[in-house]
Amino acid sequence: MLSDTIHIALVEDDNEIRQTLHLIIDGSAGFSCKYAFPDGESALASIPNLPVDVVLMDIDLPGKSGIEVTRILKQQCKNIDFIMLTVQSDDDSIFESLCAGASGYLLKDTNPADLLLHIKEVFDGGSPMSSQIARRIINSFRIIENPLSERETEVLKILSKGFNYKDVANQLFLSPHTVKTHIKNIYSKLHVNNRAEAIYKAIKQKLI
Amino acid sequence: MLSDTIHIALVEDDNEIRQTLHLIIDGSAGFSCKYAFPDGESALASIPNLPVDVVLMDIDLPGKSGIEVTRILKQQCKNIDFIMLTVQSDDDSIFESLCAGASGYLLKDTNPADLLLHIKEVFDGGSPMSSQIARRIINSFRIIENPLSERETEVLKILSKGFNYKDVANQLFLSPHTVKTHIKNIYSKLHVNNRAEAIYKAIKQKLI
DNA sequence: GAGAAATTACCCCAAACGAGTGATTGACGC
DNA sequence: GCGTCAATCACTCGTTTGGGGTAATTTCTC
Repeated sequence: MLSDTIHIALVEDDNEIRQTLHLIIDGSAGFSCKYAFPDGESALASIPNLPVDVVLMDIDLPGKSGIEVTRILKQQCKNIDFIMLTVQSDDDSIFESLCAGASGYLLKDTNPADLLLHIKEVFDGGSPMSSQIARRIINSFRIIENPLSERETEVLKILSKGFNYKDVANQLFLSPHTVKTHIKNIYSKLHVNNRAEAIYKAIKQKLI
Repeated sequence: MLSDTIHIALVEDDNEIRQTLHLIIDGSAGFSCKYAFPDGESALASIPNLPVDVVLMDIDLPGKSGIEVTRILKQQCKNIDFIMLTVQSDDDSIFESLCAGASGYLLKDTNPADLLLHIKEVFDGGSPMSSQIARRIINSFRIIENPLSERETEVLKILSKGFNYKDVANQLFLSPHTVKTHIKNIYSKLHVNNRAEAIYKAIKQKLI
């Protein structure tokens, strides 16, 4: 932000943990921790106006969960990195957190040296994570079953770009009648009966 | 597959590298490497019928790229893990590979011990990766800007489920004319001129 | 080599859609 | 208090779409 010091804010409801983290971080060279919040509401109110680089956010907050708070804050503060704090490596909530905009996570029993290292790594644009979590994430990219033929997929892709079936026919060197047949088959295979839903389903299932 | 040995196949056009990898892997306890292909086409033809757990795939193959080959094979062979081989850590192609279905990647100058460790880790369901790549991936989850108003988003969501505007009007207790106006505004904000493209864009930009 | 699936092609018709134009109301900001 | 913008409602017109059929050819699969 200003110097080469990383400015950190804490959001953690447990007093002891919050104070411990505060002491560790603020007492380390290159790190500064001037802000700490016991709940999501106060964090939401203040953090957008603070000169902060990284926020350490407890996942299990009273009231709004840390995930929700992260989702809201990240939208306003795109330059802040969020690191989730969690007692155990719970794949589901970590995965959700990352989707909500977090850049990393830390187990609460991480030793101070690793903690600082981890924060630095996130600040430098990384997202250290266990290979199990990484797999979860890349799995969410995957394709399910594709009931559509190659030709049908091709047609649907062009349709999704906003072309009508005459355009599709021209692009694929087909008769518009053929394109219509393909579209009808696509609808029947996807169990939909119009273009909008077909495209919606196809994208959600990563068919196109 | 059968025992606790990990069965590996190689796809790599460089003879020297292919043979070196073959020797290293097949000569190590717990690893078996009985199949090696110099190009994507032969790999595509054979791998679906082979008892293989992990495929090491060169990214830069002659003809079909390793990414394309991976995309095709992964769809047929969901149980096989793919690890991409690359000379340097090129974020873009690694990212694409992971989207195509790869579970990890390896730099070609990785030392033998790390190589085997990495393969084992992928086989055990992990996806070790640098924190830079991990960040790239989770960034692709993010939301961009939302130019749509709440009402418009609401309308678009319903449209994407396949409803026509009369249905939308009923569901939102509006006149169909109003819905039409909203839709027109949505098109103009998204710079599209039909439903298909609107939904496509909205999903790609995570607006709905 | 039989059967299934994919691809191609055509017809009719009613319903839905997109484009154009216009108007009124109520919030919000300066 | 004036402009802007979101939200609401209204009408017309020509085009596109989706549903109903039918059917030939090629390609894949068993």
